[in-house]
Amino acid sequence: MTTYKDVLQMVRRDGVRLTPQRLLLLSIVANGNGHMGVDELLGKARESYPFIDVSTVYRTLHLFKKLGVVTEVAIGDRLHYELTDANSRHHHMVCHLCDNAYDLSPRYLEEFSQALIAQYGFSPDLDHFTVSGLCSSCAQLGDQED
Amino acid sequence: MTTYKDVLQMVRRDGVRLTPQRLLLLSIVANGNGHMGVDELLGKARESYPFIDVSTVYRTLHLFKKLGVVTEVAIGDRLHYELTDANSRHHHMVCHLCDNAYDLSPRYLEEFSQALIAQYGFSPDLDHFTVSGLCSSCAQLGDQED
DNA sequence: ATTGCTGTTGCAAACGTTTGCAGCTAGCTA
DNA sequence: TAGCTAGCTGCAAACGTTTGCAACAGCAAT
Repeated sequence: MTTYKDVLQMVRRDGVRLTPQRLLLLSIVANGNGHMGVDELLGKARESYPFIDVSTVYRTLHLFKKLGVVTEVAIGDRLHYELTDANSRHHHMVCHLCDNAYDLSPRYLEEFSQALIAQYGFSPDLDHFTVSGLCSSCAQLGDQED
Repeated sequence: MTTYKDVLQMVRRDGVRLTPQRLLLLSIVANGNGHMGVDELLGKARESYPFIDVSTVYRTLHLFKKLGVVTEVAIGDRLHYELTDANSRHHHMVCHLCDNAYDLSPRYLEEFSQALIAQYGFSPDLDHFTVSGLCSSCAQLGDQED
């Protein structure tokens, strides 16, 4: 079980300040289950503090991402955010038809990652790795239509 | 050698029309070397036809992408476009520091792709596959600074 | 060549996201 | 506790991208 208090120490670094807005957003991300979009985050934040601005939400999410507190997931053409959980690390597969996001075990990326480093000297940023494609449900629906 | 005339037959399908704007953009993508951003495309298009609108450029690129004529590459947080070349298929590695894009042979993705299909029934869309990370040049610069 | 249908264009407005700035405040220091 | 300073906020304006719409034009049929 991870509460947002566990990551406060991650935030307060290099003069980064713990403002009420940041604590609020952190608690929303931590207590919501799964990734959330910016509008969703903003809506929930305004339930507690109606004066918060969209720009604060964006800036806070970018900060949290840089600090490793949240992980960014591209869903369709919007970015979603979820609490980074070191105990259940995973990547994402997003279906470009239904926009559902499925967890992907890091296992399948290890070999790929090693090959890139060895062949190209390129270190892939797998913490924010998302692969888009067609999920099995949508593939089945497509088969029926043809 | 691929000229834009080779793909005209790909375009004229399902009532899709060959307008001067589309031919112009196609020639620019085909004659430019490597991927180009929207503003670059728009600028070059306006050299020949100053009245073309940004929205036409976006709509045309989306159409070309759907038809498979161009391939979309995410560079930084902007999308770039290049002519799809069946003879030298490749994916992209984009460095998040210098924003350079490097070609990646499809070879390294085959195994990964097979694993996703077998384990999750998820068919990755590798035609538009881009992995971000840190390139060797930027990694070396980083080492020197520490 | 003319007509008609339908896809496409340019414009303008809307959307989601980013940025500059002046005022505010977290958190250090005494 | 009070004061200072660097970092943060809300606002408003800007940016890049998308969308609705009326006028236009490709192209197939006549």
